[in-house]
Amino acid sequence: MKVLSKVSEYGLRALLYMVAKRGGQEYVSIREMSERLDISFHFLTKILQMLTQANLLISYRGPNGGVAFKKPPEEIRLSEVVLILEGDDYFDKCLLGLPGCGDRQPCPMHQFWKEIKGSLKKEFDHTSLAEMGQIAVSRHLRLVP
Amino acid sequence: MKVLSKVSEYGLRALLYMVAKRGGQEYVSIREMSERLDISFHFLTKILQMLTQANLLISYRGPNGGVAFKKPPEEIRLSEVVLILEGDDYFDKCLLGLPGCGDRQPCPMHQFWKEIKGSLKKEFDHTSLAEMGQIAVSRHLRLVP
DNA sequence: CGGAATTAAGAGTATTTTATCTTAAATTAG
DNA sequence: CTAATTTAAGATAAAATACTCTTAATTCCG
Ligand code: SF4
Ligand code: SF4
Repeated sequence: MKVLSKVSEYGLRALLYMVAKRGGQEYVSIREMSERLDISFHFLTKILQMLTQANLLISYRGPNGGVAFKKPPEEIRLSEVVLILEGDDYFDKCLLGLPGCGDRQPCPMHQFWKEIKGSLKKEFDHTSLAEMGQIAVSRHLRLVP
Repeated sequence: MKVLSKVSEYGLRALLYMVAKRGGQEYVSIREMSERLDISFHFLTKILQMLTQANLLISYRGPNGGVAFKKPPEEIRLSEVVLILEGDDYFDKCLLGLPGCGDRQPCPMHQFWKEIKGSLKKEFDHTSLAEMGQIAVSRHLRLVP
């Protein structure tokens, strides 16, 4: 049950790294993150570019450049990140992959599926990057030595 | 938010077709299903072979052959099908795709994620193919003319 | 028996996702 | 200004997933 693509996984891990590193208000080098998190530099660059173009981050080139949060990570919701990286229809998919999921004459899964999607969305809407960034990082991303 | 691969989607749609067609106790031709459901014949064949090898279906070759349920669809749980087609670790994945999801020192998503996975599993364990097969088919799979 | 219908199995192809390489543009430090 | 550093962007490559083709095996029916 995988709900996020590599793009989102890597993007989130990088964002969490930034949170863990002095709140991400300073520019953090993409190179550094790619090395510490063991993610392909160019791939990560592209992912963070998406977030930059979506106005979630700002970037700066040249020595000591990198990316930084445009607003504090306390105010960035997980859902915001996921919608950017996975597409706007992320929370609006049919369980069986059929087009045109309607509420009229739904199959028995429909209501339940809608609820599952709803609670995921609710939780994603609820959770800020700041919140996420506490333990995850030190625990799983081999950060903070 | 896509939780099932095409393999599962197609597999389930075929199983639901079988349920809708006289309970799936008779052999149903794979060719017929592939045409009615607009799924590649050979691809569907392979998917149903997986289910046959997993002892969920039995198959019969030759004229009037096809596949049939080995036990009544009332007794087949959605989770059973999904575990066969997606792999046994289906309900045991980390949200961020990190290996070794443990309960000790989890990130703030862990508990929530565990609950989401839990309710999906519970619902999948709960739902039989027979239950699913009512409206879905006529409504979405352009069956029942 | 012999031919037609049908699933089984494996090889081969195409598409999508994931990852890398190359070059360009911006910025800074000296 | 120049050289080093760093992100931006696009082309290319590798891997995974999705799909197709070919051949074989089984069964039915005349
Ligand atoms: S009713 Fe069921 S099959 Fe139809 S679109 Fe909704 S979830 Fe999918
Ligand atoms: S604690 Fe969070 S990041 Fe770590 S394995 Fe569990 S869900 Fe994944």
